[in-house]
Amino acid sequence: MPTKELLCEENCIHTELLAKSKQNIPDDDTLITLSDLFKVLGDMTRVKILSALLKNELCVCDLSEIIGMGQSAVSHQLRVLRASKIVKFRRDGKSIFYSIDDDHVRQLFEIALSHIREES
Amino acid sequence: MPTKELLCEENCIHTELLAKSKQNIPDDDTLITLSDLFKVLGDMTRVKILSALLKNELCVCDLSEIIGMGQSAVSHQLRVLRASKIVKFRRDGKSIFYSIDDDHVRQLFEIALSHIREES
DNA sequence: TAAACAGATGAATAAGTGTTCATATGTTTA
DNA sequence: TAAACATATGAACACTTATTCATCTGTTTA
Repeated sequence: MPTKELLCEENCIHTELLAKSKQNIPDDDTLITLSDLFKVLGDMTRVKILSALLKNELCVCDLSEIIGMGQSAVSHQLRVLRASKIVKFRRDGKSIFYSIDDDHVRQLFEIALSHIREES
Repeated sequence: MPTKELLCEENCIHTELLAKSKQNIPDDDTLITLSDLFKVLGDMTRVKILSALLKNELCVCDLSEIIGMGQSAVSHQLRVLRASKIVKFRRDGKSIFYSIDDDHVRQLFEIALSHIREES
């Protein structure tokens, strides 16, 4: 049985490496915004919606059909994507057309796909 | 009160747009792997760990210190990062050093940061 | 070899998230 | 203006996920 705390002691810390790394860490606000953005992309339904929208704009009803999910579910997810400024929308008659509001999304998808494909 | 189902009728579907978009959607396996990758990046603790590791390798104890969390929590998160092939590790004496196993991570971070900064 | 230590891991709990159902909003058209 | 329609939204529920605690594994060193 251990006689001391199980927490890391100071003797295991590599001070120089640690100092360098510490400089590289963004402030908490940035970290939160960054992880929130990835969180939004980290859902299959939303990835599917975005994949569809990368080609051209679509209305909620189209999206509902294309991803095989109820209108409400799609609408809820579009709300999340809207909040992250990833998609924008315009009204045309009764329909509301959604489209990608940011070319970064395309780039993120491409790089992520590269990562996936490199693994055996 | 409506006399019919509330589900989208076929008349609201934009057939041509839909057909084009459908081609652009990857198969389900790819969609799952893609969203899983983003899901791994969609957590502040893991983003913090990766930010630190982008500079140089660090042991679990260093990471625990740098992100201000217990050793167990860090270890659990490293497990997730390992599973996604995002980090690798090597043993050196009693310490285990973790480092980034994929330059795509750096690119993903940079693009995501661009997206964030463009918004007012 | 026994103690000390770095790290991993299972179980438990608390917090977060996605889908569905029911209903509300706002536009169009008869 | 009333019905029909496209979309939005609140509440509820099931499911997932992150952290903590306790314990275990494996390496080093005295």
